[in-house]
Amino acid sequence: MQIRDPGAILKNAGFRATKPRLLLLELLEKSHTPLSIHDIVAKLINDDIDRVTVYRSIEAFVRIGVVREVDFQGQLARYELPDTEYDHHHIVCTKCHKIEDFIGCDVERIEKKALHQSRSFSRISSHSFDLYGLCNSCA
Amino acid sequence: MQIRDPGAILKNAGFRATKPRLLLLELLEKSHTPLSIHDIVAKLINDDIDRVTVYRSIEAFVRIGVVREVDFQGQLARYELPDTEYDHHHIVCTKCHKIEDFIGCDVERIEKKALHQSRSFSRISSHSFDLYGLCNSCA
DNA sequence: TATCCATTTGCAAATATTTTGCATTAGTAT
DNA sequence: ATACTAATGCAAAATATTTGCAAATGGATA
Repeated sequence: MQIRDPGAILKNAGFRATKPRLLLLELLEKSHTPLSIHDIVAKLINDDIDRVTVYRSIEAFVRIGVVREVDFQGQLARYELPDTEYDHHHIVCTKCHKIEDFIGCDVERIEKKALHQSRSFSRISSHSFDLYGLCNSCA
Repeated sequence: MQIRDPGAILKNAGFRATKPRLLLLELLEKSHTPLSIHDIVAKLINDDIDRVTVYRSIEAFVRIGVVREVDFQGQLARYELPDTEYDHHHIVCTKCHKIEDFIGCDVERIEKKALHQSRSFSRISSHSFDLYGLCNSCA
């Protein structure tokens, strides 16, 4: 897995390398699962980063694609850094909310099928795919 | 497309056939796209159905699977009746939020792949799959 | 049909989440 | 070092969701 440098990400995206944004990207970089705003605020509160700053930074990051938003059923939105190599997705436990990754969702194939059926779309820019079930501990 | 009878749905699920719940299911039955709580409340306000009733009914319906929750990026949750025949999913315009359906997401195949990779899950109970892009009008 | 009981509802209020306005701070280019 | 603008923090507003509780009502039973 490639390590992404928060400073470089910000610079490339045309953002300033501020302390809040650097810390936010470092947090996402280190996390093994996508984090909710709540999670992020809880971590960054120690560094005196304001909740509003988190909202605004995430919004900006998602808008230009530096961060990916993930929406699980019945939960608040979560955020993670986009894949550099393999396009990964998530299996989520409907009871304990444990999250595990998997790769290989066969998008190209399905995009093609979908576009073939579509009257209003000619190009797909992104996708989401999530699996739900009880994890072995909860089952 | 099979027509589903709200009264029967409620009875089968062990719920009472109350006016608010019948109207809510009729609304979803007639809608061509998944509806947000906001959408639903806006419609049912004419029948003096309270916002809280909508929240509670939807919660109960989703919990037992009578209604399916759909979560698009950057939007509030939406709700629709589950498929009776083909498992359909959505293509969403990232600009105007237009929603179109497509079928054929090849779940079985991908579930198999995912479970093979998984250490913590042995069975998948549901999935979500959404495509995003600019619709022809917005592009 | 009348009665009973548990579910469901509506209203009020609490809580949680997200957005906005604005003055101040602080990157970064020159 | 200076200047310019993006970005931040704080307060407050706006939205969205949940909770408590008394009253209403569906539907089973007598």
